[in-house]
Amino acid sequence: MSSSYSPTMEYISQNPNPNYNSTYVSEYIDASEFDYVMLEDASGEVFTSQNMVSSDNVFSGASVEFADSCSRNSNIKCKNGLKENKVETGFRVAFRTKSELEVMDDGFRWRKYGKKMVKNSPNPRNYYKCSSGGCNVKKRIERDRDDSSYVITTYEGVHNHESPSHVVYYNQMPLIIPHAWSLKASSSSS
DNA sequence: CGGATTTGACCCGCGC
DNA sequence: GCGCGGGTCAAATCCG
Repeated sequence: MSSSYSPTMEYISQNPNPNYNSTYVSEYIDASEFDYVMLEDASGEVFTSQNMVSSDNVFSGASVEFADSCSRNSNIKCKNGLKENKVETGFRVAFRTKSELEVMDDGFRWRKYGKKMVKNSPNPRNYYKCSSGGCNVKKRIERDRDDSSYVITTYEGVHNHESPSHVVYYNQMPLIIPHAWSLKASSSSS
């Protein structure tokens, strides 16, 4: 037992947007702000920030095979892991994808509960909560302030249930979503 | 009619 | 203490 997390990240959900193109991370995303930043390349290569140290603000873009990295890297550093009471809800993941649609079906049902204009961006930021009762996972969606053709999605929290539609299928462009938090929730009894 | 969305108000932390 | 920026609430509204 190396750490409190033993995530296996395997979740592929459909992306309904035909214009979807995965991309690389932009420098302005401070990856140290997140517990996990993961992007998928157009070639299918996945870039993660899991082997970053907290002092490293620049995303180094470790190109590792996705499944491989998940199986062998069982200790994901959690920024909020310092506070025990925030461990389960503080897990954050950020994506940046090129998409015209902001709503990407990741298999979960989300209820929008807020919209805010952010200062340095002409685009609003939308706040979503998982619709499932008792599940307080949140996600935040906003457009890249530099290139509004990119959408930044930030997941925060740990699902305490399975995906309502346990779909694991993909069209042409699969979107990879970490599903680790459900594992964490099921084994939280320390 | 019930659940999701909208949207301004409210709240809270932080820097001055 | 106050203002600002960001996050959330909740009442009204919309929509299936």
